[in-house]
Amino acid sequence: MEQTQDSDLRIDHSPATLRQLAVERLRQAIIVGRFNGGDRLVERTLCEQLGVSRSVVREAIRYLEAEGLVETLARSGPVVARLDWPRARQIYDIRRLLEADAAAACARKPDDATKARLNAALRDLQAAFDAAAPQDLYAATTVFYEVIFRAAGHDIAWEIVQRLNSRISRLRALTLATTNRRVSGPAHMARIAAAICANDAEGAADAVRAHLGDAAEIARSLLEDAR
Amino acid sequence: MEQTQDSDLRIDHSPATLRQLAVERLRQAIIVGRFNGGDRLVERTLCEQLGVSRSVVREAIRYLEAEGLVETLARSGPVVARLDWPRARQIYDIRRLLEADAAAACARKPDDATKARLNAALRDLQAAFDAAAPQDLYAATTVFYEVIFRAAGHDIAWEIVQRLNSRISRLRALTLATTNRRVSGPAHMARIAAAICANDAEGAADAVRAHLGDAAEIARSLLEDAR
DNA sequence: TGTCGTATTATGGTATACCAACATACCGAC
DNA sequence: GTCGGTATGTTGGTATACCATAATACGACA
Repeated sequence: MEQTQDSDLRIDHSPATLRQLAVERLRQAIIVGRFNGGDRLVERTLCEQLGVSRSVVREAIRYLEAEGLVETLARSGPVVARLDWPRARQIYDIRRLLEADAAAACARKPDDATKARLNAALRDLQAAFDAAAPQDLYAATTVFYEVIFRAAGHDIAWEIVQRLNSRISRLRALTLATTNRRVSGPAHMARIAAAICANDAEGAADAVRAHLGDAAEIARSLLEDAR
Repeated sequence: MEQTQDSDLRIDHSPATLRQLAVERLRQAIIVGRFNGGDRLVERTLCEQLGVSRSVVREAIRYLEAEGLVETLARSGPVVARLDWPRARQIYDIRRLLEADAAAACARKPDDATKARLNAALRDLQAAFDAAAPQDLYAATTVFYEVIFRAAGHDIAWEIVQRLNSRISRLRALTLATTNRRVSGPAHMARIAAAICANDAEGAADAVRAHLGDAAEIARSLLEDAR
């Protein structure tokens, strides 16, 4: 989609290095839940699973380690980072700050293209919700927020939020599923979008906070039950 | 100091791997300004400078890349990340959110040990200021904030702030130096500490915001002048 | 004289070889 | 039977060798 917007004559040249692919694959594997918290990431096993050499695997692991998705135990190697409620709670708190701020900033500068993109994202969200397609719902939610952060010019905050999100990905998937049942999932998002389109910064921030407060509450109950 | 608090019979075993040392050295080199933004980080050169093999250097670079301190250009290798004002501004914005929130949280739960540590950090800060020792001032400021974040239980936010700080380290050093001349450097910190000790969450947050607003303003003028 | 092509070199990407340390299991002695 | 020691295998840490590519410089031809 939107092939024409920015892609001049540029030859793609796809410099996708093996390492980048490996990072992506591993990150996805962790996010999707193929590896669970605490699982050991044995290098040589990953080598044959990914079909690359140890150098590639190791550098990928270093990257994910800095991201917080993997932690390396002394003399025992990398494991998938565990997530307990105290840490998850901190992540939700930070998200609340950053996302509310981004939404407010976005609401302050009206921009028709942004509004259009926001509503498009909302439609996709609703469609995924109606189709009961969790994977799509997850993706659509991400797009929705990305529109907000980009429009606000908060690139760095968006990077941080994405990184945090991948750390709570499983929780997030569960939360999205649960939210569907309790309150209409996209209803929250619609409220956020409406406030932004109305240039209501405070309203947008409040809507985000409400949404995340709910999500955090669900996450808490999930995590504490699990324990 | 405080040998007895937690160090049972545990053998230290210093698992400091070469990689961790390399990361630390490189990060410091970048922070201190030994490498400037845009400088190429030629792997083989770093190898002989650090006295380690390429594997170590490369993994260290991957880590710093994920931290945002280094970026790897396609087919040209890693360079030290450049910092322009739009990005620096975002970093100051995020710091304002996180630090104000941490200070408020810290102020909400009174804790004598924290207050003592805060005042100790303040003394060090004042001492470094009086001695006109920029390096010490920088370190003392870091300690001051660390006390706040730890007391608030905001470990993850602290990690993020540290990472952001290393990306604007040169700015920060300049800013601290400049702040000294304009308004008394530690005066801001003292106001923050006072509000926390008085359990005044809003006051603490306001004080932090004021401080960072000032710092950002100085940083902006520095960056735009430089251009 | 300018432009195109080729050769050389430097650099990053990838793979692999080697080593040290930890864990485990087995065996012997008390 | 239990405790201790030794041997072996697995794993991560480190170093190095090899390859592909991109930049640069030099030379030839128009």
